[in-house]
Amino acid sequence: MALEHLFQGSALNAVDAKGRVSIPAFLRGVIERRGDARTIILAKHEAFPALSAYDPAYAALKHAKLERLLEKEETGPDAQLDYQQRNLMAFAATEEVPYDSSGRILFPPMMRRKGQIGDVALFLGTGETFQIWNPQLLLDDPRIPNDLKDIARFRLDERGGSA
Amino acid sequence: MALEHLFQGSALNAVDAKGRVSIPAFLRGVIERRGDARTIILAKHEAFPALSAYDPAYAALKHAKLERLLEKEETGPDAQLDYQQRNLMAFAATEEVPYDSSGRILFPPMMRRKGQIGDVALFLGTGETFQIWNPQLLLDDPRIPNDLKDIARFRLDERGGSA
DNA sequence: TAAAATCCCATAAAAACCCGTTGTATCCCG
DNA sequence: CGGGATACAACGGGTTTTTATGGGATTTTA
Repeated sequence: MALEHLFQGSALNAVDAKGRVSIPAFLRGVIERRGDARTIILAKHEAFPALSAYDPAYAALKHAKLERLLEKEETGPDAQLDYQQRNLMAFAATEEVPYDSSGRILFPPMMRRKGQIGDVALFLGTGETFQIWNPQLLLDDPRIPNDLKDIARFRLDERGGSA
Repeated sequence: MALEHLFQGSALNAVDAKGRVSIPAFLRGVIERRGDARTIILAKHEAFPALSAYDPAYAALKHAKLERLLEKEETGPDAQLDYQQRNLMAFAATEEVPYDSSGRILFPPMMRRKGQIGDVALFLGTGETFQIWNPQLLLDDPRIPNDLKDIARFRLDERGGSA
């Protein structure tokens, strides 16, 4: 299940008054090389106070994996319930949003709240998927390596100028 | 048997005095990409106090799957009976309803009662199919993951405002 | 002919679309 | 190598279109 193209790099983009954000061009490049969609799927990250994001091709792959798991396992009531729960989380608890010709999405209010995203969004490539953070929450999280926090600080300086 | 387009996302829509409901646009998009129908098929969900819904293209696929299962398995009396039962559930216990040009269906009274749907309907994408819930029943069900209940609460807040 | 379903229209909010501006990196060419 | 020209990315703002929904009016059907 190797994906050929991987998400990598970081960027800090503004969320404007209408709730729009530019998806960094280097991430869009990966999405469009993986498939022909111009769409991203957003979910709450399972471990961090941030969002997890990926493309439809990755979602389909994830789904196929779930299906195979179901067929293989004995269909006891436990396995059935587990399948139902995973399926709900994978699809009902996510939102698919298209980006326009200029590469922007309209940030869905629910996801924006779940990710506690304010007026700036920090994009971090993580290989198969990427993450979207409120940069301050990343700086405050003790589980995040310092080198990564340095990168976040650099992106903030770059933008903030002297503020 | 991979379906290309998957149902995902959530929405809470009103059921009006006439029993009409808008099928969320993002679900309609999937239905129309899967086939050229403007129709959904409703059934009682096998495990949850909710409705299961899908498009005609998926129904055909499900039927083909059942047939294959019958051919493959030894045709003992158990397998035969199982097939007959599944077949009845898949076709007799369902209702097909078209949606109009504005994307609304007239909720069939029987299904509305089976799903215990009141004046709001919570739509949940689950990949190959989607579900329709009375949001309160979802909140009350111990088998539903908390993160998903959060989403249901968000949808209720979004609509309810302060009420 | 009463009840029910379908059609038609209206509207407010939200989403999508189109335009232009700006800053930055890249290219080109003398 | 320098200086402008070029291309593209990240925005901001206005306009158009789509959605969800309400309420008649008209047609079907039992």
